[in-house]
Amino acid sequence: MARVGLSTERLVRAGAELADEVGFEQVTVSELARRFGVKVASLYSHVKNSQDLKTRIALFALEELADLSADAVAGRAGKDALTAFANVYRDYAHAHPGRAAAARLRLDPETAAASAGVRHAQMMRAILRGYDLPEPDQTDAVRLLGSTFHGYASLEGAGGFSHSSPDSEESWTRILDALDSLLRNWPAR
Amino acid sequence: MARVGLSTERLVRAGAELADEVGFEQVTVSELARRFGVKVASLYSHVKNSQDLKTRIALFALEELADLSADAVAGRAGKDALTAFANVYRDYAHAHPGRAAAARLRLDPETAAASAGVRHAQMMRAILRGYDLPEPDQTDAVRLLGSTFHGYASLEGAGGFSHSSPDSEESWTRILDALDSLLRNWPAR
DNA sequence: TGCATTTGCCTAAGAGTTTTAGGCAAACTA
DNA sequence: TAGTTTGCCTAAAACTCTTAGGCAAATGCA
Repeated sequence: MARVGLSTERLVRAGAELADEVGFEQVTVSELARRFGVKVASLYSHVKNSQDLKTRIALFALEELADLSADAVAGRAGKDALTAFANVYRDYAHAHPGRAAAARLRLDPETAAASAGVRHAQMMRAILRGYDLPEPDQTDAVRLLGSTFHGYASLEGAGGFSHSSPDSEESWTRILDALDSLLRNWPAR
Repeated sequence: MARVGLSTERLVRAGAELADEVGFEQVTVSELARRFGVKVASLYSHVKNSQDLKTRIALFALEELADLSADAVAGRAGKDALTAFANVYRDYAHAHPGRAAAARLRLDPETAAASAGVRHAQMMRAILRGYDLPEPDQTDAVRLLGSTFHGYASLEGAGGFSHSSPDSEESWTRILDALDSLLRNWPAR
């Protein structure tokens, strides 16, 4: 029988592409097998089960996103760094809606702790150094930024901001302005 | 054959409870039938299909949430109104994680336009009247608030903020302080 | 009250996804 | 070149979703 050359790696990559095409929810072991022209059972040598596949796609997306962010942020500081970071996030969600949804998958604590999610948090902390926040406030700010970027991408992906003015692009820019302003004038406890 | 007294209403309610117990993703026509001690096919007289069921649960949650918010906001203004509104959202996500997830379901545009989601937006606009923002900025602010609340509840539900200090409760309060401050000092275009 | 209609839940059945177990041949390895 | 590993296969069971058609309980009407 002709060997197709499956591997966990290739399955995850193809799964990510599939997610972008049909939505992360619709990613299925069967569909993936179909795309490789292979029987479903064959995938189970490379992936534990359906949940495992999805988790791997999520981890892949988080990694990819962290790499892009790190590149974008390098050599920048302050608002420049903030917008670069935020735009990577949003651009990624536009270019790869399925992977972005995957990156929002609920991971169990250990998996999450070992994921590139921690790099994201570290980068945000690095960006916040340009704003000079005292320690406990820094964590609050990281959470605010994470929530906002995450939430915006999610709502925008769900079509929440289409069909009304101002267009989403402009709101996004304005929101980044507002967040920058907020970080520069963070209220005292 | 004993009639159980199914109805779309009861199915949706039970579906919402099921979602809170096992997660919105795990809500299934089969499981719901099992809970009613009824054959699966019987549900199809009351609900078009699985997607229809989920959409109805989402609409139900949005409605419930809008009712709670309206109550909470009534008679309040400014920061008072803002925190009341935001807390309803977060408390709801804690008490009913499945319904909260349902409320984040992607709806098609017409369904969304007819949903209680528009009441949410209107309430946010009403709250913003206390902050005196010029018109285009108001929309930006609504989107910022929506994204942040949405994102925070989502990340918190995914366990993103557990196991690190300050605890999530405190960050939430501080974030509301910060957003209030931001709205009072909204940067000019 | 008796009859017709509607309605609620049923059985049957087909299609799709997930997962496990065991087999055969191709590809490495010595 | 023989032995081992590995990759993909077939088979089969369990589950979910969905449609079609049937019977009996509930309801409405004379």
